[in-house]
Amino acid sequence: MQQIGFMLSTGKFDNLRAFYKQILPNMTEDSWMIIENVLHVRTVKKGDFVVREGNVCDYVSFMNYGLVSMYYLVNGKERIISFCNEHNYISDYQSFLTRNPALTFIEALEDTEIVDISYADLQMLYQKVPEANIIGRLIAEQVFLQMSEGSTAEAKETILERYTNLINKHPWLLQRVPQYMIASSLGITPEALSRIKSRVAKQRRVKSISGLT
Amino acid sequence: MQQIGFMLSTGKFDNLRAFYKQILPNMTEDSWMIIENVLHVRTVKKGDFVVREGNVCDYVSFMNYGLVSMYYLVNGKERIISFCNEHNYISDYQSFLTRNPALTFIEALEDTEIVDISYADLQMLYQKVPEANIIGRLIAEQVFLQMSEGSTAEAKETILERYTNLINKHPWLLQRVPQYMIASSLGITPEALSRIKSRVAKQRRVKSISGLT
DNA sequence: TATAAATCTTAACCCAGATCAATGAAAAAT
DNA sequence: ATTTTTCATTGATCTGGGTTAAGATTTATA
Repeated sequence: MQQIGFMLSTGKFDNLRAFYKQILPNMTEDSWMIIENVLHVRTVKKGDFVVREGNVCDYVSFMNYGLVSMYYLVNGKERIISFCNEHNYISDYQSFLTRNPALTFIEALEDTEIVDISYADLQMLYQKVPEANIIGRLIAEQVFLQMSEGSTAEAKETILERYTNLINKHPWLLQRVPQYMIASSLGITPEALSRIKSRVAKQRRVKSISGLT
Repeated sequence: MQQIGFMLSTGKFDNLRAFYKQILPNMTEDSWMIIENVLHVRTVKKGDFVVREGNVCDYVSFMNYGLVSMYYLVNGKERIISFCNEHNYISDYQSFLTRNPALTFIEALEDTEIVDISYADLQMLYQKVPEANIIGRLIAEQVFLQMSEGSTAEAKETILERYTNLINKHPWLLQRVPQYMIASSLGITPEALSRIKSRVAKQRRVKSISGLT
């Protein structure tokens, strides 16, 4: 029976703990224990869902490993909002905060392991662990900044710029995600992305022939 | 001289205080006094700026009265992100949090009065006033939800739907903001919005002639 | 009230990306 | 190794909104 205790401390929470220690270097061991007690590990097989449209998203989840996409379904078609890989938070935070049904799907693109904290437990932590409010604030700020960067890019950059920036910033996307999903995350069809890329390739060829490179 | 003290308590902070009391019914008078000491009132004339692109946004501001628009400048043209009127928070929160230069302008569309709290003072409050972390968290959450609603609408609704929803939700916009700004906030030109509206009007006429209404 | 300035509407033309369809290439499954 | 399935590319055509430009209407100001 004690073995369960040992199993729980085999490191499933290590990533998250490191994350918190970085934010709050002087969080007490007591506080951490209270937090650890409400954490739950969940594994999600490739193709399964972390969140489904229509259900209230009851968790904020820390990605231990794996990869997920978050998307809307618009006229039966996926419109990807973002990808999320290991060591980041994932949640339909809008649904989580408002307690309204999620408008998104969060789907595992690879076998994925996450650490859940439920809405109720988080509210409890806000009451019992003073540091939790700081963590909650920082999560909200971080989630805001992520979304904010997305809209800034959408407003100020051309699709080509957004594509190259995306790839430069997250080179692993090319290895782990098919191009049609990247297109979707840019808000265009795979055909359009293909054409944009070939246009660039053509221009480069012309330039180098005319000796401009 | 004491009169200044009296002048400061003529109610410039009443709106904000009510706002906080609503969030934290049992905040102590002491905590409030510490907060009140770092608040500063600022008036902004119509046409002047609360935030300019290129400057770090150093304040989160509560709108006492007035109306502002927040926008990007893209190829010399305004792309409005949002409007904000009395009794809401306004800030380039991205710049505020990251301490990077703002990418936006926040411009007063009417004579406006705001209550500023500076970044440094807010960090101080996070240290000294426990409740401040809750307020900070709730502000971050609220700002996130606002932006989040915006992107959801952009992804899931047609422009016409977004227009009618916008007007239904904020009817005062029609009175206080020219249509070309509303168009900009929908991401289209004034010409396009005009066309869309006349298309709808025409369809309605056809329907009522053929007796469908 | 008259005049100027700002705003809204309408029309003609253009273009980036959508849609539909066909072909190839690559990966997975058998 | 061979057959499927999935994914990427390319072409043809369509379309919503952009652009430009001209009036019309409203609002502001003398």
